[in-house]
Amino acid sequence: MIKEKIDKVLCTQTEPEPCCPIKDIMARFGDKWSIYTILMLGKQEKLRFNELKGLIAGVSQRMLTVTLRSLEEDGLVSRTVYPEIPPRVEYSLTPLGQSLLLQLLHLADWAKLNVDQILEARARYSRKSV
Amino acid sequence: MIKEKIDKVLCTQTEPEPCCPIKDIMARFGDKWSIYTILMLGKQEKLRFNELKGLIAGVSQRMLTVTLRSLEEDGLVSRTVYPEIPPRVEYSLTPLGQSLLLQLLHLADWAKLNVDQILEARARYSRKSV
DNA sequence: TAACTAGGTTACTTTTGGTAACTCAAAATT
DNA sequence: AATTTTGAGTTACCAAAAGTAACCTAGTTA
Repeated sequence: MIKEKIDKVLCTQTEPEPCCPIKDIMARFGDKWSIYTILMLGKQEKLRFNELKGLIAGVSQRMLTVTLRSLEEDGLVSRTVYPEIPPRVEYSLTPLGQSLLLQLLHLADWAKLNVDQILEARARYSRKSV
Repeated sequence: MIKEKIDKVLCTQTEPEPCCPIKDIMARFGDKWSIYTILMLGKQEKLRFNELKGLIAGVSQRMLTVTLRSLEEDGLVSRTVYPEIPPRVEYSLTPLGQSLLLQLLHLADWAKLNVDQILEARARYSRKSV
């Protein structure tokens, strides 16, 4: 049953603290660029900073840096600096990051499958509130 | 192959605009409370506002309202108001929301399975940068 | 000598999220 | 009769996160 599955996977406020680290991990997805960055890193074994920036439409240099550092911190992305001038830095998914990528692809599949329904719902909603 | 799958599911900056709505849908997950709210709504067919607030540790009244409205807008959550005093409002997942829940559970499973690895990676990272 | 390069960082502004107080109208309490 | 309580919010105000633009580095090229 789904309800039990949810209970197994997460924990609720009923427990005091230090509650569940899952919530903490799930917060990884609660930012603007992490998911998309991981999906793009799935496209090639290695990507340089500016290649990645080109693939992720709309991301700023600063936010890409911030996002990549925090993914690196969580062990999802590895960062290799070549001490050259101008610098060369290559990013790639770790095995852990690759395993996450598979899950995120399911999510992206779902989005593609249901995009029309969602856009319709949005249109209905905006008509209703006029 | 995974690389082709990513290309099929998303589109990149190379195309000018109106690019892909998937990116727009995926942005649904790029906020702080949506994923967690949907997971909690999976625990019961119907949940009242304050029940939900009790299940989602740390969410403020305002952010829960904002989050629920935007999920309603996307057709993932339905909202039923009973015209009583004091008011009673019940929230539940739509079929679309339920289908999304299944994907999010995979994500939560992944988080649970890998939480130790991630915490270790974080510890390594913080030692490195000392 | 100046401009270019890749991968950033810094300072500043805007947007998003958090906190606390307030609202509404009827029923329950004093 | 006046006050408090109730659930589901809203409003005003403040803090944190994200966006923008300018700057940095040091070797190579024009």
